[in-house]
Amino acid sequence: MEDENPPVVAPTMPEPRLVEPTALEIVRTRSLASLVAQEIEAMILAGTLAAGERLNEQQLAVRLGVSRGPVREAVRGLERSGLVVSVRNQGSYVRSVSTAEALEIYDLRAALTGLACARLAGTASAADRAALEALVARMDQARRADDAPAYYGLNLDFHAALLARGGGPRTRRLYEDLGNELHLFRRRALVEPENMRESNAEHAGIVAAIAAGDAAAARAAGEAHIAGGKRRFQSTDASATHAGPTHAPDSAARDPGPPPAKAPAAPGGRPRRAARSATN
Amino acid sequence: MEDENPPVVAPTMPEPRLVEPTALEIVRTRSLASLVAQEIEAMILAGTLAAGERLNEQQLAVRLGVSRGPVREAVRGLERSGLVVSVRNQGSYVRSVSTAEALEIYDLRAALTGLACARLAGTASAADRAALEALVARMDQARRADDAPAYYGLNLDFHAALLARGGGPRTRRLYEDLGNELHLFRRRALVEPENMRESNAEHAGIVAAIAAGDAAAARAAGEAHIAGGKRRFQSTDASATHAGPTHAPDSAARDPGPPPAKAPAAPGGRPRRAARSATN
DNA sequence: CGCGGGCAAACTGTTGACAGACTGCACTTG
DNA sequence: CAAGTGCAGTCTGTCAACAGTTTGCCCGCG
Repeated sequence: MEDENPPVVAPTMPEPRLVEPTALEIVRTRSLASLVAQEIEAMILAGTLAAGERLNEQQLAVRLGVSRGPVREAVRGLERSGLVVSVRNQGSYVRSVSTAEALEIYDLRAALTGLACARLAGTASAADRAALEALVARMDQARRADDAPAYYGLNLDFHAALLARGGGPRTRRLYEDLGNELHLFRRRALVEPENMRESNAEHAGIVAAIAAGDAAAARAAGEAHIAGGKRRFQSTDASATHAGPTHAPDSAARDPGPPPAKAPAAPGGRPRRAARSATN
Repeated sequence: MEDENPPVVAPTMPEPRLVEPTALEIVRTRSLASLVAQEIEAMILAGTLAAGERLNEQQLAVRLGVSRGPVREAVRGLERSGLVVSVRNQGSYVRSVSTAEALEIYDLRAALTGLACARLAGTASAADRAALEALVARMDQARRADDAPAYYGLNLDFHAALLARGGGPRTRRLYEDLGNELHLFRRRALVEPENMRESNAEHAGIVAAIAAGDAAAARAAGEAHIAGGKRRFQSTDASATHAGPTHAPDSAARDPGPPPAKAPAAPGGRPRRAARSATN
């Protein structure tokens, strides 16, 4: 989704973006299917396509102004990526992540973050440290101003910077994918005022350990930070077992049925062939 | 790929596979595109499609007896999965993993294995311990018999069992994907006689730590084991920087060109439209 | 009144075909 | 003789159409 955001770690340099992605250049470079995939992914992450909702190829095609071919390819890619699940002759559904899986993803992210922090503790340059410290400072500023959205964005930047500088490209992509899956679970921003202070204190601890060159401490701090997020998430998540279709090729026993169960997919009881007229 | 294998941890029970996947049943359940994807993935992993090789949609289509549509969908999925890279109007190439990336994947696998071991140390049942110990015993047996292939397979089973029992389904799938990517690097089996003893000793250490319920020790042992594999891999890998196309949407600067560089793709100087007549 | 069978609609799966783009080669030209 | 240019071939990207299957509804029957 977030392909063209500033270098992810731009706390100091605005990076004027010399190579502006011309529309024509985009068309020449990216395939239509990849564009469609990007668009659908954005829709899913934005909530336009709710979790568990059915993806109608034809509707998506006309909505995006393309044929069904690219849409199918895009959906297939998203399926492999874990954002949607498909069943033959029935359709594709936006994957609904269960609570158990969300917690598992937290563990995965913790491990990845710890890995990046440990590596960063050994290889961090002065610029790296400065960038991270600047982000922490800006987050602290946002916290004082009680600007939750700003803090949220900076938090994302901080973690992205951690992974970008401490991990390789593969690690970074993996982290982003996991983050997307987690976003899928619930839209609600889980950043609350009283959490910001605790969260940023942990951030500072991570940076301090990295600056000290203590790989073990940095790793522990990074993991503890994500674990804290997991704990906060758990505490705010009253709804218990929310078992939806996890991932098609994985579920050993497919008791509840591949689609969002036999029960009606949409909470509103909307019939299958919903006659959505306009854009939404 | 390996959808219908026995429970991954079948060291004792041959598992007669009661639910035999009837061909008709397969056709009814899995989409043609997923079958094609499975087949192409198998080809890539088996080496039939060499790393860096170009994927001709038409040839693949006729070779698999389907049209180009499913092939395209499959390739798109594999692209998202990281096994192939595609450039518009030029084609898809089997991804060639650079040495740096292979090492990074080792780190990732180490983190994942450590995570699974740590969790397993706290939650392992008697059956889990027995299964793991049985696998270690069988590996020791294979080592004594100097049966490298058997050891190799059992080693895979051991690690799969570790992940299956210690991690959730997401973790398991991730580990498998990373393993596939690693397989992509080079075909050569990196299991050598003198390594088997060391390797299995580490296995035994992991199981012992798990049995003792020491999460930290189990995690350290698991990570050290993968790190040892990484080290062994590094020592046997004389070829230095082997920079191929890493991952299309990731590479920040695309200097060397998206395809396997401007230089001839095939080392043998094979012309682009290779006229491979038969099955290969 | 509940239930099973049958029917129709919609959607997905797949295929074939057409247009555009890139590659490589041969030819012309300075 | 080298470099640039034009051309043909092949392949990918995209689209439109056909067939098979599932789903939901309606009607007849017990």
